[in-house]
Amino acid sequence: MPTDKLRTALVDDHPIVIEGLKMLLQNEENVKVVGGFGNGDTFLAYLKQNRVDLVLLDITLPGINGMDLCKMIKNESLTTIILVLSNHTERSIIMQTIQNGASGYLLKNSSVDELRNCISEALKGNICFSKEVIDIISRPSKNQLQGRPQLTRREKQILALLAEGKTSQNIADELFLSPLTVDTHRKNLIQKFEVKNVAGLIMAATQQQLL
Amino acid sequence: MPTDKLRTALVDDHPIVIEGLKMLLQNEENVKVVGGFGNGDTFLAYLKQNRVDLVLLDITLPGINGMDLCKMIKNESLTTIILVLSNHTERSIIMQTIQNGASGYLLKNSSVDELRNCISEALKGNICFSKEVIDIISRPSKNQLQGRPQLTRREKQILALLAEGKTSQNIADELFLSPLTVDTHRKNLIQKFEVKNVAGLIMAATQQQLL
DNA sequence: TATAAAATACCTAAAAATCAGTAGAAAAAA
DNA sequence: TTTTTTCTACTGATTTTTAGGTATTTTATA
Repeated sequence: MPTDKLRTALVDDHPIVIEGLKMLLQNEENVKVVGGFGNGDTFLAYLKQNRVDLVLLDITLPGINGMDLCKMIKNESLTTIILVLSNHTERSIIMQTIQNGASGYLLKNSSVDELRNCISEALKGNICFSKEVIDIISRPSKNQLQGRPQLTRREKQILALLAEGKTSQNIADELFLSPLTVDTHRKNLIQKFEVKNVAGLIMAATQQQLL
Repeated sequence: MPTDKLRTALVDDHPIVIEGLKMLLQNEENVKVVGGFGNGDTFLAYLKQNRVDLVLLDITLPGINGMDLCKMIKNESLTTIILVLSNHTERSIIMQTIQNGASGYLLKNSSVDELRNCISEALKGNICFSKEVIDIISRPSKNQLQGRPQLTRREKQILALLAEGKTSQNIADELFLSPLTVDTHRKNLIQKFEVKNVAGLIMAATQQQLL
């Protein structure tokens, strides 16, 4: 644990949010706000020249978005801890920020306590979410709710091969089937997923995590 | 917080693991192991008849796999807290267990301390990972590492429409372009992603989270 | 063992996609 | 203001997919 205060940066395109966070963090004894930035580029430029221990990040930003920014920050400075503070409630966004290196995700209406708690958890190397975010993550997604088609073994197999970009002929050769049979399975898949072609099929299947 | 001990179930197809966990948890004052199960079906049957507060789950199971089992458990008993204890180190698997309702994911070589800590975090409603798992989550995935193609604005736009299952003609109509132009973009996309057709394209693009 | 579900295979014809190029205009970057 | 990139559009030939179906054989399941 560093004896110094945490050199903390705020990245948000709303000056009011920046000011508000500054006020809130003022009282934290182990935090020192070293800057507020309205977009990713100016922050990255700062990061190249200065040490930053902690950054509170918004997702919606002019130019580079917060998700991509996470990756770039980690690329520049692996030790900088990222907490995302956003209003986005889509699970995919939350997941991706974490995959891109963030140590936590809070909604902007989180309490100061939650923020404080997440900072301390993140410092310990943990990943931390605010309560509402945990609800979002745990709640089944729309894609999963909408009845997913029941696939047979063969269909799953052929679906996987289609996803690899193989033609009916390729697949037929591989599975020792007639290409016409493969066509039939392909047709049934397209029907089951209620899509128009293989492109839509692959898309629907990945969304339902069948690939 | 319940004054009773946590009614805890273990689901793993290795009897040795079950026994080991029983031994470890024996000393925990707030935990009472109510059963060990070798597969998902027998556990679900038990869950229908008995209250279970906590379940430690393996991913690799005969029959229903652990990821799907998470959903079924939550479906049956929303209050049952699920911790996954597995050897799988693929990020997609970790992510999906969480999306399916698990409150934490630990590798089997985790320390008892970590397990104890995760249990208490999970009880508080938090999501908790063991150290190695956090590393896996934060580490950029293979898919993301391998040079992702640089797409132009038009290409991204057409890629998205292709993913919806639209034909070149559809897209051309929508964007007021010649279908031949759309064909060119499509061709360039296929080249950039080094795939053979649109199916492979959609697959590659989703893997690199471009869709 | 009936019965249902899955897997196999075929037909015809139209629609769409892919390959392998070229090339001018517009926009963005140096 | 060059230079480069992106966007646009085309030719022509070939391959593949898609949309209607039908129909027999296996394999599970009741």
